[in-house]
Formats: sequence, structure tokens, C-alpha cells
Amino acid sequence: MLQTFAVIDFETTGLSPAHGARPTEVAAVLVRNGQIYDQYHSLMNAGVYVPPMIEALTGISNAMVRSAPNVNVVMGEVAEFVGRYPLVAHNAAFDCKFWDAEFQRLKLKRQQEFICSLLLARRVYPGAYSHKLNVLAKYLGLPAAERYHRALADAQVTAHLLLDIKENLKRRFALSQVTSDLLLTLQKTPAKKMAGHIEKYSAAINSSA
DNA sequence: TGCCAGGCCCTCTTTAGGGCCTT
Repeated sequence: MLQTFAVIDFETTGLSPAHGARPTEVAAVLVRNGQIYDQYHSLMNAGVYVPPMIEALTGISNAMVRSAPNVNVVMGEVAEFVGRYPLVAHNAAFDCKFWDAEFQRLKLKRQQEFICSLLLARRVYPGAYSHKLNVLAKYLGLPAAERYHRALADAQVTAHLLLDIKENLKRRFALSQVTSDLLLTLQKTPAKKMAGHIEKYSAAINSSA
């Protein structure tokens, strides 16, 4: 059975919702059968100030945010768009914090786990000199983004990274498919023990294919 | 005005420290 993954990326006003940071933009990219087949993207207005450093980093200005749809509308739309598909993000701990904080404001509860492409990339590509998203994209020869630090571009690059990770694992360990359950396990598995865990999973995965 | 976090992971570690990664 083909599995769908929802790759998401937030641009925000800072690093922590616990200190008042809010999202300014979100993108979600649906990945299935080795390719991107749908995507959602929107700026959003949470009524917060965009610091100059963030505007310089992302190109998202206070004027852009002021004229964007309300944060509650956008979060409702992106939640509906991703449904119950497993969520994927680069450094998922960051996006998970903002996802959960905005869901809490809407009195919604997250339905699925977050898969972290950063944790996976550190295990699958230990030779990369950095595991930043843009560095990995260049290192792996992934389709280049027009610019980084915009939600849709970063989500698209992360989607290609996820596909590359899955293909790498399939090739190296002769897997017929790479499930979200396997990725959730691997991202918590020490790199040295990864092969052992995959062998344990591969028999069940291949027999059910 | 525009401050600020925190989990992972390595090592000169485990009674800790510091770099990486996200905005």
C-alpha cells in the first residue's frame, strides 16, 4: 500500500512560541509514490510584529503579514489539508512546537507523529559536512529552491530530501517500501544500531508487500 | 522595542559542556 507523507514548514517571528513567537507562513507538501502530488501554502496574520532580523532572513515583512489571512483560518485550512498523514519537517522539534501551540489556541489536537528529516539525515548521510537543509540539498543534488527560508520552497526541498532518504534506505537494505513507522523508529535509533533495527523491520515489511 | 529555546549528539562524557539545527 502506498503511503502519503505531509511535509510541512513554518516561517515564524522567532524560535519559541513559549516566548511569544508566532507563525507568519506555512506550507504543506503531500508526497506519495516517489513524488510531490499536491501542496498548500499561505502567509498568515497572527497580529504580531515581525522583527527586522526575521524580515531580512525570510523576506516576509510586516506589511505582508498584515494583509495575509487570519492565522486561525490558515491553520484550519492546513490542518484539513494534511489530515491524518504523517507529518515531516526538517528539525521537526521546531515545527512541532509551533504546530502544537497553534492547535492549542484552536482547541485542536494533533492526530499524528512528526518525522524529522534532520535526525534521519544525520543517520543516513553521516558524511555530509553539514545537515542544514540547503547544504544537504546541494550535497545530494536535490532540485534547487529559488530561495531558502520561505515555507513552500523549504517544504519542497524537504520533500525531495525525504524521498532521497527513503530511496537510500530501500537501496541499501533491499526494502520494498519505507513506512512512517520505520522512519519514526530510525530517527530515535543510534546510527550504529540502525542496520540491526532495519533488518528486524525488513522481514515484516517485505512479507506484507 | 524586538528581548528570547530546546532537543539531539559527540566527546577531551556519564557528577558536563558545547555545537548543531530550526526562525
